[in-house]
This record gives sequence, structure tokens and C-alpha cells, in this order.
Amino acid sequence: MVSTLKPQLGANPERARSHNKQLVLRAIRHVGAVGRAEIARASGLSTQAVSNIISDLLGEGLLIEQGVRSAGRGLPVQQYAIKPDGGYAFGVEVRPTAVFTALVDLVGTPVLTRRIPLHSAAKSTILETVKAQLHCALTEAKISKGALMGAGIVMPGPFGDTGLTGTASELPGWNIGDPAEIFANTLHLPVFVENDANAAAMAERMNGVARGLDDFAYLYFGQGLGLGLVQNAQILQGAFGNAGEIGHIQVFVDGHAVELESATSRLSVQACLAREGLEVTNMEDLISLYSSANRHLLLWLDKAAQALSSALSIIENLFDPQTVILGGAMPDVILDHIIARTALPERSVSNRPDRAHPRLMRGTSGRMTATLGAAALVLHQAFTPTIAEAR
Amino acid sequence: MVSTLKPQLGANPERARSHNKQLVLRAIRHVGAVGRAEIARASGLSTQAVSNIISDLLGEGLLIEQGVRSAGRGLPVQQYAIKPDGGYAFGVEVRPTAVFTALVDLVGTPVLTRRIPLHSAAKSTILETVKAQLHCALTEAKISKGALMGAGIVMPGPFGDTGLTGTASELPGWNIGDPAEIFANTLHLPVFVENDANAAAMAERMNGVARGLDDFAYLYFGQGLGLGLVQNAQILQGAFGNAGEIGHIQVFVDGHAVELESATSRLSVQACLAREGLEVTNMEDLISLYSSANRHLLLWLDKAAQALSSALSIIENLFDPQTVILGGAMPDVILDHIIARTALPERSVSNRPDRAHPRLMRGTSGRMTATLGAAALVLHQAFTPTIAEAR
DNA sequence: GCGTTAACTCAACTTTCTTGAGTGTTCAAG
DNA sequence: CTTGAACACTCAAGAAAGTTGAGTTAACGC
Repeated sequence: MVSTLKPQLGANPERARSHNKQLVLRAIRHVGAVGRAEIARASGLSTQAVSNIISDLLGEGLLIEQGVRSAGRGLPVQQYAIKPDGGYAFGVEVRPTAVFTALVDLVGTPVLTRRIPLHSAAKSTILETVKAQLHCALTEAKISKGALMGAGIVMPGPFGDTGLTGTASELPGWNIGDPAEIFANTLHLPVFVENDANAAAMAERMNGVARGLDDFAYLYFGQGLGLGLVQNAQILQGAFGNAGEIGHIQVFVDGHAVELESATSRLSVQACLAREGLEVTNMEDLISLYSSANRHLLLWLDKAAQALSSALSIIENLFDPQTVILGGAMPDVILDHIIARTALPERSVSNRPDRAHPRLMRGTSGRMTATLGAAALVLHQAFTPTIAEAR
Repeated sequence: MVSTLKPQLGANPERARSHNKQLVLRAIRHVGAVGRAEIARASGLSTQAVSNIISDLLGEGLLIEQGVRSAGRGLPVQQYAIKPDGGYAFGVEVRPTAVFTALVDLVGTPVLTRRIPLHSAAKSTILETVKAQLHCALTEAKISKGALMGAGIVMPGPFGDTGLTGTASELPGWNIGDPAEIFANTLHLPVFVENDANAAAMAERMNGVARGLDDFAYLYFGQGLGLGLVQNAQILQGAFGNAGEIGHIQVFVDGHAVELESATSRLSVQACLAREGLEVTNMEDLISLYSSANRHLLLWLDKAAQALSSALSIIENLFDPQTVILGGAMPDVILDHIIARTALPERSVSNRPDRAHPRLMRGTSGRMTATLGAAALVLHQAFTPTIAEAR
């Protein structure tokens, strides 16, 4: 029996150190400013070990001293915080008609964002554009390539040849080869590839309403509707990287079964309004229709909320998340309206009296959500201990 | 801001060793018999380190030498394998009317199984019964308590106070306090608590059709219908331990929306046949009805397959598993029939041409599946590297 | 036969963590 | 106001575990 062993990392002093460094960074990021003793208690390491690690991190420019706090008796705590310019992450969102890029610093603050129209969706064009934009961004922000920790790429899923291939949002030519590897070879950087929903979820976890949450679901309004799943502080990818393809499951609207995406997505609202002779091309159009209480839009919103209620029941019962977040390329007012109208299923494991978070929340909205999420993938990696990471 | 830091383990030499030991055990279990060099390559450790660890494990009685294999040139490999009597795991399944127990060895072979009727479903009765049965099993199998690695407990979910509370299968009195802690204090052993579906999934992974799979879903026919989810070699538990409550989601049968569990479960088939005046109390009744091609049973099977097809679409698109396994307390013939009749959704990320496993497979069936799964929880723990385990 | 290949061992070395003693600061009780 | 307990942190010695590189043994193939 020649069964291949899945490579998994054993622990040696070097990797242990790297693991502990990320653990310390993560702890500091989590609370903003902490002392060494507290980190030691939380990590199960000795204060001495934490002290040594912090002195390392200070040397690497990833931390700054953040004043002393006198907490009751004893010597006041020397606190530390993440140094914002200690590192940068590049985020890229690839769409058929344009490439969006963002450069964010170590705490997740965007330094620069760009939208570059594509004259062709060819693979080579995309690779060249991304590469050019990366150098452009570094030059403009006066950041050395050494300070760049990696690039996150958002691409429309599903990846590989599946039963959903043929969907509108797809890019040609990416079915063969591993996109992460292709980008890594082009950019000479660590690269992380995810779909828009997963990336948006990470963005929300880094600097949004999901901050500090380790188990949540994120419904992302893009072209269609995607589901980003964070379980145990990690993105749930599935065996082939296509988990969260929620758009094509059947839900109920007015007693009929429809594909979720056909009731709840940007394409859906555009199509619905187009049938009424209303052309909607951007978010502003939607906002103005909404503020004028357009009947057709309100009708669509009701159906979307119904569909969402079905989806919510499925998500809650299958994942038992801390909360479900709604976000993406839709105006705030629209998302808020949908959330207010979505019936929270009673027969759900999430219908518990001792909840700490609402069952449905609005996340960051707007066109850049996924792009910032792409950058967040890199930051997440930097703050996640690596030993025993199976992939 | 007083934000509590989530305890997560830092790496020190001791924990690193324990991590590496489990890594080595896992590798050996995975392929059955391996040499040191191969493990070293797979784990990223030096052969020397692996050698030292193996000599430790031999001393602890967890491994045995397993002959030499000459693999081409070079010195023949000294192979090692898990020593079956190197340790034991106790599995318990608690139901309202009876407690099932199993004692399995380190490779998962059952040494002894029992069914103990309960005269009361009171918490104290259950605890006492389990404790007595544990000692009973150890005595009978002539195994010292020191060789016992832990106990796995299967209890009907959902845990805690949820919107599904009030379901038939529940046990009274367990909503307060952590069941795992309660059992651990009673049995003085490491304890792992899961629902039936998750446990059954682990059983299948240890010694069944899911052997070697790291991402799969397991649909478990119990009283109702449960979903066990294994993602990245770990059970997906959800934020509150209630992930996989698939029984209450809405699916389509003959164009109508019904709760999945009402179309596909033991209670469902019993109720359906009872309406026709047929009383079914055990699996043998079902088998004989099936072999006589009972019209009502066949009708029910068709509806069950329809419902399952909807569920399959949801599971595949949300989790993107390697395969979906059907198993539990139903006869093989029934499961096989359902599998044969279940339409595999076309619009699914799992509908890919390059599949290595069927989309729907039959797992171990029979009443003991979940009980053996309970024991498998302990074994899984023993073979899973621990550093950075977040829970 | 003899050189090549490969698994494994031995002994010295390196990294990292831990331990325990010691220092400095703050608060509270006498 | 003094004294002692509490607490964060540092220093130096020691321990645990992995790595490295040289050496040994055995099988294969020309």
C-alpha cells in the first residue's frame, strides 16, 4: 500500500519560536495593548519567554512600546502594541472588467486603493496588471518591497471544473493550475487566494463588526451571493476550496422554490428592476430608488428578505455561528432594510436566549470590501500560529 | 478595555515533543507500517528526531516493530505499526431508554460492547450506570485503568437552550453545566462529548469508508437525522457545539416544503408505516418489509430520496466535501436503496469530473455506529497533534 | 565484485524554553 | 509612616528537544 503522507509540520525550536511570535502578535492585536505577564498567562509560556519574544519583535519593528499602565498593586505594566508601519499587505480583487487593489498597513488601515479597468480578461493581462500595480503602489506609498508581507487575491469562484462552471462571473483560463502558485511566481511574494465572501469575512474579522469573533458566517453580496465561513478562527475552505457556494441552493419565496441567488443578489435586483423598465447600473441609482420608496424595489426587497430567512435557517443550523453578517457591494440602507425585514427562524440552534451578538448584523459595505479582505488574508496569516497548520 | 485573551498554547520543548509524538503516531496509523525516514520527510523533522520519538513510543508500548521491507536500494526500512493493545478507549452512547458502551483498542477494534436498559433517564442514574459499566468493562477485558486513554460520550443534541429545545430525543437535566466536565469528574478520565452524527463520522474516519479522508460529511440516521462534519481532519462543532443540526431545515418533496427530518428518519418511516397500520419496532421489521417489496415502504423511500437530494445539494455547495456518507441506525439494504434513488444535484460544486470518491457512499450501519464513534473520538485525539489547538 | 544508494546511529552543537533568585514599584494594613 | 505583600520584570544557570555531519550497515545494479 503506497499511501502518500500528507505533509504536516513537526515542531522544532525554530518553528516553535515562529509559532510563539505569531501567538504573541495575535494576543497584542486582540486587545490593543498588553503587558508581558498577561500574554504569558494566556499562552502558557513563561514571562521570560514572552519577554524575549517581544524584544525580538521590537527589533523587527513589528511592535512599539505603548506607555505604562498601573494596574493595582505591583510594578506598572509596560504595554506593547502593533506598530502600524511594521509591515504591509497588498490586496487584489480580480473581476472580469477591472482589477481593484489596496495596500494596507499592519493594523489594517488602507494606505492606498485603486481601480484599474481591464481591456481584456485574459490571464496574461491580469497577471501583468497586478504586477504593475503592485510596484506602482509600493513606489507611490514609498514602501520597500521587504516590508510587504504578502498578497491576497480575490477571484470569483468556484475553483476548478465543477457543476457550477459556466456561471456569469467567471474568468477564463484559470481552471488549470493553482492560481495561488501562478500569482506567487509572478509577484515573488507569499500569496493567498480566496473567493470574495471568504475575504470579506476576514476583513470584517480584522477591523469590522466580527472583530474578535472566531465562528461566524458572512453573506456577501457580489455579482451573486457568496457565503464566507469562519470556524475556529479559520476560513472554512472545503476539500477543493469551494465551500460556501450558497447562491445555488433552493429556498422559498412566496411558497415557491427558487435559487437563492436569483432572489438575493445584485444581478437579481438589476434584472427585477429592468423588467419594470428601470435601469440600475450603480449603487447610487439604488439608493435614490430606495429613498423615493420605489414600489418595485420594495417588492424585491421583501422577496430577498424571504429568501434570506430560508438561507439563515440553513446557515444557523448547519454551522451554529456566533452571528451571521450581511455585507458586500450593496448600499447600507438596502442591507439595513433587508436585515430589518428578514424573519429570524424560530426552529434554529441559534435561537438561544443567552446570545451575545444579534443573529443578523450588517458588516462593512461598499465596493472595496472584498479587496480589503484580500489584504486581510495576509494579515490573518501573520497573526496566526503556524505549527500544525494542516494546509 | 478588559478583553479576555483566549487561552492558546505556546510551544515549549515539552509540548513540542508531545505534538511530534502525536504526529508520528498519526503518520504510522495513516499508512499502517512505515519507516523512520519516510515519517521524517513527511513531518519536516530530522530522521534523528523521529528515531528518538519512535524509541520513546516503543518504550511506552504504543508501537511495535513490523518487519523490515527492502524498498529498492539502500538499507531496508525497519517498519513500525500501532500496537493494538497499547491503549484503549471507552465509548458511551446515552439514549433516553438505554446506554450503549464499547471498549475499543488503539487501532479501533471493539473488545467488548454492551447495551444496558435504563429504568430512568435521570442524570444521576445515567452517570452511575456509565461509571459502573466502565469498571465492569475494564474488569471483564482484564485491562488496567492506566491503559484507558479516555472516554467518548455521545448524547443527543442540541446542547444548551436553543430554538430546537423540546425535540423528542432530548434528555432532561443536561442543559445546565458542561456535560464533558460532569462526566470527566465522575469517570476521572479525559472525556469528549459529541452528538451521534459527529461521533459516527469519526468512527467512519478511523476504520470505515472515510479512512484517510479529511473533509467529508456524514448523514446519520438516528432518531432523527444528524449531520457530522469533518473539515480539515477536525470535527466542525460550531460556536456552541450545535453545528450539523440538519434535521430541521426545509427541503422539497413532491414540490412541497417539508422539514428534512419529517421525510428522512427512523421516526419518519415508523410514523409513515403506522398510518398504514404497519407497526415497525426494529430493523428486522424494516428488512422484511423491504424484502417483500412493501408498497408503502417503497413510497416512503422515494420521498426520503427526494428529500435527501435537496439536502445533498445544500451540503455539497456549503461544505465542498470529498464525499457524503450515509449511515447510522438503518439496515444496509435501506441505505443502499436510498442512495441508489437519490438524484445527485447537477448544480453543485461537487459535480466535478475528476472525483476520487463517489458523491454519496454508504457507511457503517447498525445500532452500534455512534457508540463506536464515541470511542473513536478518544482515538482521534490521541492521533492529533495538539499545539495550536484552539479549543 | 564493487560502487552507489539509502536508512539509520552516534556524538557534538544549537535553539529555545524554564526555573529560581533578585530588583523595583505600588498598594494596604498596622 | 513604616512595613510587608503583590506583582511585573530581569538575569543567569540549567534542561529539553531538535539539528548537523560523520560513520555504519545493507541491498541493488552494472
